[in-house]
Amino acid sequence: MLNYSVSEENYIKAIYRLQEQEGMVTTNELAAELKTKPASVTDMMKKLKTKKMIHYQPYQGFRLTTEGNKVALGIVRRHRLWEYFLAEKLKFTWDEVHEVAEDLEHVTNTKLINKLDEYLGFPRVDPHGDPIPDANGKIEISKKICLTDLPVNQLAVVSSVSDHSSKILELLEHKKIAIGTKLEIKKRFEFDESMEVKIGRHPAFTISKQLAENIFMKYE
Amino acid sequence: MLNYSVSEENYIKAIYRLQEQEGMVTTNELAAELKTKPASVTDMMKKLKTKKMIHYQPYQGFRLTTEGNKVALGIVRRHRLWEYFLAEKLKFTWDEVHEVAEDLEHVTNTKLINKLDEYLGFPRVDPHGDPIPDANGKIEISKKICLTDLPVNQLAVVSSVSDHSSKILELLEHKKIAIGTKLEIKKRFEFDESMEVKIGRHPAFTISKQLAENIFMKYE
DNA sequence: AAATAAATTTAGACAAAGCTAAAAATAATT
DNA sequence: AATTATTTTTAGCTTTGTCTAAATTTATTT
Ligand SMILES: [Mn+2]
Ligand SMILES: [Mn+2]
Ligand SMILES: [Mn+2]
Ligand SMILES: [Mn+2]
Repeated sequence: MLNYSVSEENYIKAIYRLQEQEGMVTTNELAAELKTKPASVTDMMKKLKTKKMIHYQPYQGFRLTTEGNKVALGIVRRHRLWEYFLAEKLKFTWDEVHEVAEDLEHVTNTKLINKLDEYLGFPRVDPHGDPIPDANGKIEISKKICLTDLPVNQLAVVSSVSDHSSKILELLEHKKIAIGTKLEIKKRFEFDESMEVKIGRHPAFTISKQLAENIFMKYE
Repeated sequence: MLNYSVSEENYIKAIYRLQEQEGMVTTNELAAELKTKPASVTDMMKKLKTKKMIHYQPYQGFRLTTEGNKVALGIVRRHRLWEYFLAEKLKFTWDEVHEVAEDLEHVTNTKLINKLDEYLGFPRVDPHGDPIPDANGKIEISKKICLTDLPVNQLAVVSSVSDHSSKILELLEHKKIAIGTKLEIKKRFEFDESMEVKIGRHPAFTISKQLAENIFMKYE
């Protein structure tokens, strides 16, 4: 596997993330994601195409090649392992890990990452519940369902949270919801799409639509 | 404190290291240390001068300013803390830590480094015995004496080893010498400047001049 | 089907960091 | 003191990654 610059890696990872939602990624989308300008994106897309990281025809958008996907998974692996390290070992809070991991992910020493993985006990998910690819680039894609779509009285486990800010963390901590928490919806209200949620035998409490949209569940 | 590029940091750290021996650093010396060309060094010296990192008059060599020294100590702190982490937690061998730390040292998040320091238990020296500056940039300069200069029958402790290669490590492990080992010289031979060394009550053994030159001692 | 709007690419500049080759300054020899 | 050698700097080019403004292509309206 060749070597990629920090900039190339950031582009590749961003394409990977945008691709998870829609199939094809557009110039403007990627520019927004990376807080850069569309012209810069076009330049980089030409380079990534010659390096066979992406499929790209002018004006047609782009997506990662098989090789590009492998590279992206490597970056995601490093990013999430470091996030786990920061949260678990250094006691960083949820909202602080991402920024630091954004830099650490670019240290591309395979032995370092594999030993770190081992040291951490081969964690399966990062502090936000996102899966960590293994040394071979294999990633667990578990079918997760948004809390807004969970049927009433259906017990499920919180598997990930898509917003990574301190603001959502504050709210989640207050409501005692974390990755791994088992809960069920007791009632939905049409007026504001809020819901009554129950954790174990504790009294039910309310969750807003905005909060529920960011919580993803898994059946046990 | 401002922000410096990876390249600027590597130059600053290299000047710091060369400065430890002689007072003034020259263009050619620095170029050799960084495996770059003298012309590139001159370019960077101009930049570091405008940033007030170094004192520099054309043709006169350069040395770090007080501010430059502070920045250098920050880089050295990060480098050595990561070396300690790699050796202690990830079980990297002696000769592997430097290369990886060379990259990790450029992640300049203060909270990361201070939390890492705490997590590691505020280690005082890195795996080669070199002192780790604290969060305020204070570094323990202990008077160390080369094993070639240690008086006969004078008990002392191995405090650092200047060569960081796997070859010297192999030899040191074979002779059961490590940072912290207490030993004394029983006899010196003028012919090849080799010496008989004794650790505790174990039988004495021989150390070559070349090996002794790389071992530095401290009195307890 | 034109006309207009939006998205994308191209053209041309710029800063950072490196290089080679030539010029200038300093150091070492005769 | 003059010559030669060494060191250092300057000049000019290259690559990477970014930007703005203009041109082009594609999409959307009228
Ligand atoms: Mn990044
Ligand atoms: Mn994450
Ligand atoms: Mn470095
Ligand atoms: Mn070291």
